[in-house]
Amino acid sequence: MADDEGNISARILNAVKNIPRGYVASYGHIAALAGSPRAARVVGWTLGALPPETDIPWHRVVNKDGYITIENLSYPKEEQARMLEAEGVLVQRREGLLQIDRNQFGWKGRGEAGLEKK
DNA sequence: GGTTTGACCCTAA
DNA sequence: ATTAGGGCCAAAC
Repeated sequence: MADDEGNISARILNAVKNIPRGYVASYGHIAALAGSPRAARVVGWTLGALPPETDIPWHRVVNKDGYITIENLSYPKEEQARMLEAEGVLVQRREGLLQIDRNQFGWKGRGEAGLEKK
């Protein structure tokens, strides 16, 4: 591929772009696909540096609990939830925080939708 | 070049 | 089951 695989940021962005529409992936999962399962923080950091006109579906990336962890950054949590709803993902409002049904929208990692048993 | 922070995750008590 | 603390990788000061 013509992507810069030497840069972990590029791999992270590539993994995020790989997320199918209507599904959400966790930071740790994206980091694992990027090659570092423990670099979940780097994922959020890289996404935070993305421009508003980016083609990266950063709104499809949530934490392990399925909650949006934007807090007070460039964009409010409502913005991400709004985009997710536009994608077909149901966002539940809980105590001011936004949660997504990882049981249904939790991306497995390769387009194969479903919940893995633990 | 060392220190601190960060859109997190995991393990232990 | 819940709460607390440490760890990880990378960039900014």
